[in-house]
Amino acid sequence: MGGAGRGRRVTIADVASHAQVSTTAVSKVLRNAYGVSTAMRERVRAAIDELGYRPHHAARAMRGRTFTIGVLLPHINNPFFAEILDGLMEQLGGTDYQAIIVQGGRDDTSERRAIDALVDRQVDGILMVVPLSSKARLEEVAAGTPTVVLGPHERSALYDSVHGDDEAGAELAVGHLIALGHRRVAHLGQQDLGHGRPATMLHAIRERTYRRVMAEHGLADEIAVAATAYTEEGGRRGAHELLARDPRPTAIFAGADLAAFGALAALHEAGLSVPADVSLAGYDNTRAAGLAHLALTTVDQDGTLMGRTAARLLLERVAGGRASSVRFSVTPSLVVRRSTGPPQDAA
Amino acid sequence: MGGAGRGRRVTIADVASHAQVSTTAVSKVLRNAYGVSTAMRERVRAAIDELGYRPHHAARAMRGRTFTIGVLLPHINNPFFAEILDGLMEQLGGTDYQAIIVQGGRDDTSERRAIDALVDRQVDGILMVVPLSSKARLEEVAAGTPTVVLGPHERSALYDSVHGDDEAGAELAVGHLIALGHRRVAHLGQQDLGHGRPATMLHAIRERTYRRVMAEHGLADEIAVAATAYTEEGGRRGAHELLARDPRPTAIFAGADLAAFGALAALHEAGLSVPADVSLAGYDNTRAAGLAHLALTTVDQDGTLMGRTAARLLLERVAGGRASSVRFSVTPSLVVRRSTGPPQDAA
DNA sequence: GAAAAAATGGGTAACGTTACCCACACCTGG
DNA sequence: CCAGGTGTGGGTAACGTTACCCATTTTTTC
Repeated sequence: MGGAGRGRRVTIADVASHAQVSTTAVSKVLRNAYGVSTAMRERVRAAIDELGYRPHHAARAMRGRTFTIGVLLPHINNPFFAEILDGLMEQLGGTDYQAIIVQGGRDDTSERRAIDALVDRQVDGILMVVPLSSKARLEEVAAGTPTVVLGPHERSALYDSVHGDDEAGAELAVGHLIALGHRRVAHLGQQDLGHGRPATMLHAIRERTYRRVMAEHGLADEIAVAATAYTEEGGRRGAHELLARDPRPTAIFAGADLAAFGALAALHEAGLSVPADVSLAGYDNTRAAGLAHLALTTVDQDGTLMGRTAARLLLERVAGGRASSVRFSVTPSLVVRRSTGPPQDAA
Repeated sequence: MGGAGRGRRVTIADVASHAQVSTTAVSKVLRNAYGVSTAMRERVRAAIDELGYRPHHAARAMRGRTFTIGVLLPHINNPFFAEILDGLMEQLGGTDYQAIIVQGGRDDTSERRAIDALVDRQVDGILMVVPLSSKARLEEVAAGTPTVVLGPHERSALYDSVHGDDEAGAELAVGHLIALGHRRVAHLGQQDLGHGRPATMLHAIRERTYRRVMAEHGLADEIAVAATAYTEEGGRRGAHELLARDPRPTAIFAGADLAAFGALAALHEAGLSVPADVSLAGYDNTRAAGLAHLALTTVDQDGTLMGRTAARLLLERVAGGRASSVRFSVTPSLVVRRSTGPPQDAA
């Protein structure tokens, strides 16, 4: 019951003398190490409670584990990241591990700083969510710290990957729009920001798949892409750009729900109604997309599952030092709501 | 340029021998301490770069500063928190401090665990965003670690407070609705979760002010409150509850934009249009509220400013050990958009 | 020109914990 | 009864850094 605040902190030595044992004994009890009798264990436990001892994190870190999982998020504004985190927290719930989050930011310089911060703090494992850094950089980190990467479609021998099947997801969305009769289907994408590996980034895959599916349906000439950002403002700007075309698209596939919400605003500003004038599909099936007044058709991928899986893989890596790396892919599904419909003039 | 990965890590001793100086000298250079000539400083700097030395965080923490600011967020799903964090990051940008975020969760047990995690990691300062814990608990933490609390309206001698003037904000919103001619104005609030100090929590103040303003306009009999949560789902559930009343309210004041979005869904589900059938006002002026298709009337409070200020106060506390505590209040303003209008039947 | 002050550099003992070893005492089996 | 195990406990040297002190040299002041 020791109060916080000033005063010298309670150390293992205090506990030891209070329990009439050695510091080694206390350390052993704390670590559940071999070589302690039940009697001693109880005596030490009692002393710990009585003195309100708490292990000194930094001192522990100097010798071994920190019981900390570091999570790198690009930015906390995206509600899909919240779902991922929910899954992670759920999985970490029963363990002694604590998650700490750092924000990577928009460029890879600031992301590097954030990752370094985690490495410097000797986290036992790192989960990188949609990182911008190059694969080489990620492997550099993974060589020193157990790492799981969520987002990019890469297989690396050094870290595990968790990602949605973005190719399948994008195909579902674009295919759905084309099946409805749309020909001028445009895409809201994300501009490349990092200097790393554009081809494996999820936004690149969604865009590439969009292009492929369009071409496969003989609509190569109708391809129109605005590459801004997966944010509300990015989607709004991009949609305005797309709507300025003549003839304007009759459907828009946004690479993320957040961008789709921005597109909704742009459509409203342009005096167009959804889906009568323009159909709109998103990606992620965020909570807001399901709300009745928006009713956004979108691609669902189980963010909680992704977070849970990432955490599980990370814990395995931390504990066992798994030999081979794992790649986990989540199959997406299409959720059709009221933001998509047949085109007005199927000219 | 030292690569990461295996191998013994580069220590201050390696740098020292490489630069032909003592470890003390290197330490002094690293800390910008007194007693180093320019020549020596440069020699050490060169050695540091050449060997790719990085300070060992844990070893530092054992002796002094960690250059870490801990941020406690209830959950990362609320976009307003993202704004606060933007302000904080901006203010921290130029400094050597790194922010790490932990999620507090919905109950004060899990919040306690999260706070303990920060304290155990010896962060130099803590920013608690809308904490659930009791004031006594906060002061216990603040006694040991410089602390700034964002949200609750409390003055404590031990920590600084930053908050919006929720009373003024709620008065603006409710007053606006009443001025439009509404009489049956309902409120979407948040249920008390912690066991601490309900009266000073911002949601309690918003609700209390709603009740007061209603009463002041002779509308005490029309008071209707649904206390759920400041989330989309909470707002949706609460709004359904309110709309089930007979006669139903003609206006709803939601304590947070997130809840207002949920209310929009509920209104849509009930076949009611906004603002023709029911007017709706929110709080926070999140980015989404400004989007054209939502056009939510809401109370604007500068979240970035709050984050910046909180960070500034915290840095002051960390550096100087300010004697007195500060309370900073941000004045809100009303942003009228298209979700509010006069009632149809001003019976 | 001597005394005092300032500037510069280094030695070393912590900080709290754990891993590795060693020292017993007690038990087993031949 | 002794050799070898096994169970139980403690001593102690790290881990990498910094704060405090002391020892020089250089500069300033009277």
